[in-house]
Amino acid sequence: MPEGHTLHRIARTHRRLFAGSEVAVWSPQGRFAEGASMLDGHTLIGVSAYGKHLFYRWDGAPHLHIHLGLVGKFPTYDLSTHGGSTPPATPGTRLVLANDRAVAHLAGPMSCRLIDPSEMDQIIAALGPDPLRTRRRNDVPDFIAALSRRRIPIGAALLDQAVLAGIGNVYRAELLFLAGIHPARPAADVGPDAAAQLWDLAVGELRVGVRMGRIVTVRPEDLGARRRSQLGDDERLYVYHRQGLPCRRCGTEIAMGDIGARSIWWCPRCQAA
DNA sequence: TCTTTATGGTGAG
DNA sequence: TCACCCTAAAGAT
Repeated sequence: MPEGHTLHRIARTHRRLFAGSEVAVWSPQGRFAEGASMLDGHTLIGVSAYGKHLFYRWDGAPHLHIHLGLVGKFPTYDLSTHGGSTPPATPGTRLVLANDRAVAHLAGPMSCRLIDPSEMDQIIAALGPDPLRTRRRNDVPDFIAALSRRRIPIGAALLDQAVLAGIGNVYRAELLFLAGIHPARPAADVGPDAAAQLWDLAVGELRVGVRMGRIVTVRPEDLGARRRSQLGDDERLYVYHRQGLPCRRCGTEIAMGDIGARSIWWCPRCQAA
């Protein structure tokens, strides 16, 4: 599940349900027992997401840094909409957050550790602009400049969190389709106008992802629908995992290849080389 | 009851 | 470039 939209959605949910309250924290699996005991019972001050990173700030305790990696999950149960009961934590649950309003189960994170503020600053400083954060004046120029400096394929550059924070393998393929750019094209050749367009697409698509809780890039009119919410689970994406299937716009068979050590998909006609 | 797969990232060679 | 880490669900047997 985790590209930038997932993390920003978790941050938003946890701010609403946990911030400002004393939170019970423990580690059913035991691998974060020591850290959990340092947070248990403290008041959560705030939660923020930068790219794919989550930071929890507490009153009188170190920051909690979480990165879900590829397989991490953080299902959260609002007691008011779950009849007051929640599913039990699985044996692999690394961390539980709980108060009288909600329970959250963290499983499979790549990172779950306590850090000090300077470490948080370092992590954020290493990231490129995040399309989901409040726009800073230099975000677009920074992104354009970062692309212009790289000779690697644009498909690889978009996965680099120092170029654009929060993009993963689904969004990179879908954004390049929407922009009509072949993924193997050198990043530096894309040019400032197309780069600015990629940024705008990233902002728009990631916001939709946060709102809907899943990645939906297909324009409903391409499938004769009125709203994105009407699209089925197999109708959400243009190219990701669609090798050999007809392009939703032109009917050409979607191609697949390897770029930046990950699989990527594209339409050979809509994204001509 | 296996094996495979996944929207990510690190560290060794 | 490759092995490896993390977990759970889906698919194969």
